[in-house]
Amino acid sequence: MKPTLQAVADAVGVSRSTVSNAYSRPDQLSAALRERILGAARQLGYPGPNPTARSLRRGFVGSIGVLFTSQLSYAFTDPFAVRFLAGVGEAAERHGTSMLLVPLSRAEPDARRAVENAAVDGFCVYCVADEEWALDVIRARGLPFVSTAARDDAGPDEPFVGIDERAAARSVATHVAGLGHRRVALLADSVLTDAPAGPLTLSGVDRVPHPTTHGRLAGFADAFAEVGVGWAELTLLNAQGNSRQAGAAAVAGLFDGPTPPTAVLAGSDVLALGVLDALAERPAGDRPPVSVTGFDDIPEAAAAGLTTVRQPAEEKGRIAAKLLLDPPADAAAGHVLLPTALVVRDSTGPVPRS
Amino acid sequence: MKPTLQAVADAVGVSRSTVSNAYSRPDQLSAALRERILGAARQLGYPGPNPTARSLRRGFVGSIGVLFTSQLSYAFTDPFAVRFLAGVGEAAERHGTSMLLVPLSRAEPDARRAVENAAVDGFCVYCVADEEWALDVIRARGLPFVSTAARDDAGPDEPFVGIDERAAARSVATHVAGLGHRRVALLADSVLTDAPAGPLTLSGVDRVPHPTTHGRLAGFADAFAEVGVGWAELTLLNAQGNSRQAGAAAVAGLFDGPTPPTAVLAGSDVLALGVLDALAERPAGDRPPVSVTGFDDIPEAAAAGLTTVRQPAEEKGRIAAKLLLDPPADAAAGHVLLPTALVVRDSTGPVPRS
DNA sequence: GATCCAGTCTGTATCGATACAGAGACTAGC
DNA sequence: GCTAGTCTCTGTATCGATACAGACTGGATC
Repeated sequence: MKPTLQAVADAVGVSRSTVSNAYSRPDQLSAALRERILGAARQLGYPGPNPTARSLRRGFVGSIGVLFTSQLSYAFTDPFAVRFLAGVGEAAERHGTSMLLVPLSRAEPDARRAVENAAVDGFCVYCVADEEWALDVIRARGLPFVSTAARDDAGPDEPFVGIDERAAARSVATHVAGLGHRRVALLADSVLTDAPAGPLTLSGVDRVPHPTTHGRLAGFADAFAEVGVGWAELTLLNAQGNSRQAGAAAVAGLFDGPTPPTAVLAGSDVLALGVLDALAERPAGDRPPVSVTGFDDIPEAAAAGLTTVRQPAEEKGRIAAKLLLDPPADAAAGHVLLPTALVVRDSTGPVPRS
Repeated sequence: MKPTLQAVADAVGVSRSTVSNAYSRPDQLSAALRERILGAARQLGYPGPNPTARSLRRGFVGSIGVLFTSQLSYAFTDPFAVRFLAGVGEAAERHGTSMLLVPLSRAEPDARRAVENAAVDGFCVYCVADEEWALDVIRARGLPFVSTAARDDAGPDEPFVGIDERAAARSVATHVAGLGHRRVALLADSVLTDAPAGPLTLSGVDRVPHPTTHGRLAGFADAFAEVGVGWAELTLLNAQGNSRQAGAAAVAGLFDGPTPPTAVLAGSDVLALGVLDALAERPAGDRPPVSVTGFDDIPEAAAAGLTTVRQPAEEKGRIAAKLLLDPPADAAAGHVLLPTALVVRDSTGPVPRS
């Protein structure tokens, strides 16, 4: 069938090793013989060393995996994720490495197999929630990884690139609190696993399992605690998924009660845009002046005039990949905290006096 | 170091084969023994069969490659490409397959190696221009592939999913011609390899090497030929890359001559949006009423009111992946032509009377 | 009691390459 | 003329698994 390296060796009358060298270590044989070998290979239609066999023998693959919590298709729907991927891709490309996108479907056994079977040299773990098992699999495989979501049990020497979620969230919440808002709703994706969309009661923010969500909600709460608004007085809203639709669905009916919130702080821009969508759908006369904030500063946020927190998306990906591809000798250098910035736009304003 | 399958076998006191079966063919051994083996494996920290070794022996990898003409990072910059990828990802995910994004950097030797070394079972070839060598490598490797750009030498039995570029382009151009436009510029990415940005003279549309670009430009030309405007009377503009910036740069100075075009037909939405950007940047008094059209109908096109041709992006990716993952028995079914639709919005209007 | 069979498990060959030690040939140097 | 040192090339062991044919066991069948 397909010719192997052996076939080429036989055709030229040299050993397998020499043909291998012709491809992988040109300095190990004379230029003339090398030409003769490559010529014969071309003639036989030999496509070069089989990547799988080569990987097995060499011990590395030449590609890195990117792990997503949610479906693969989701990765391309969230603009922040896309920009992160672009960053990873850029660094990988510069390094001559491919990237394998590993879907983590809902069914754990399947997802587990996907991580176990991924032919990669390491993983960029984008936003793994309580899927601690995935990290266990990666560790068991002995593969390096870089995570982008702070986790409670993450050692300081575990490669990480991300932001101080709590402080960043606090900054935008402080802005909102400073505008006078006291009746406030916090909106996030998957506050609890499998919770329904809409209001949710939780004894404390520490009950939130997902570390990123926890950090952001805690930051929001910090700022309001400072102006005397306790956790129990805040309305907590759950969204089922990270999308505009989910954001809109989560605030359904929220503004129809007697004392509706005057501000909604969302854990991501897409959710916040969903809230704006929901507001825009109401008849013009019945549109409460709600302040809305997001998180990430995706391109659409600027167009929508959304107040948000900017975090460097491409750079996050770029650095994550770089940490993976050539790890710094100094372990501390493997822990990168990126800067964030509060971006104030039109979607927030002083609390109405009524 | 890392335990191998052999180590587990030794620990339990069974043969390698049996351990292998415990993972891959549970029906081949008793449930009790299987539990014992998996238990021992857990205890030893054995992460399951090595994916590379397994791939080598089994003869397939469990992932498909996606090939881009341009940089990997570009793939994430073009919304159409992102949606295509989302479609591929969705189908791959459903099939339990990962997707490998293969960068095709500028330097051909590197790019070639990337294709040769990609550990995949097949390729989705997205938009390969004159990089015929890539297809040669894929064929030499004996891997199946699906292409999305019509190529001249494509046999009818070569798996393909795409649109009738020429007819689709013609439809939008007919619309513009119907509005009375006769002084028209055609704008496309990489009309010729390495051409500078801006006006370009070409003896005929058949000189355009990139098949997609050729198809679209030819379609544009068809429509104008029908109303008596020949190829030589059309202004041809080259863009260096497929981005808003490239689109804006390509029309620099275009509207400052004595008889500027009244319409610009672009080969993609991003280029068209770039043209709109360039127009918006001019002082309000000096803004010629130019009709602009795009191609693809990306989400941003709707927001910008851009007249364009819609082609189903996700579906293109989904079908491409499906053709690759379970090829139809009937070769003719491997040639899919997707529908397109002219979408008229505000960016086109009747030619000004002045 | 011989035959057959299903259910389990083992052994050997194999997938397609690379690493590494070492064998010959050939030039240099003294 | 003999020892070193370079260049080339070869041979064998190995990477870590799976496929497949066959061996063994214990019961059902006639």
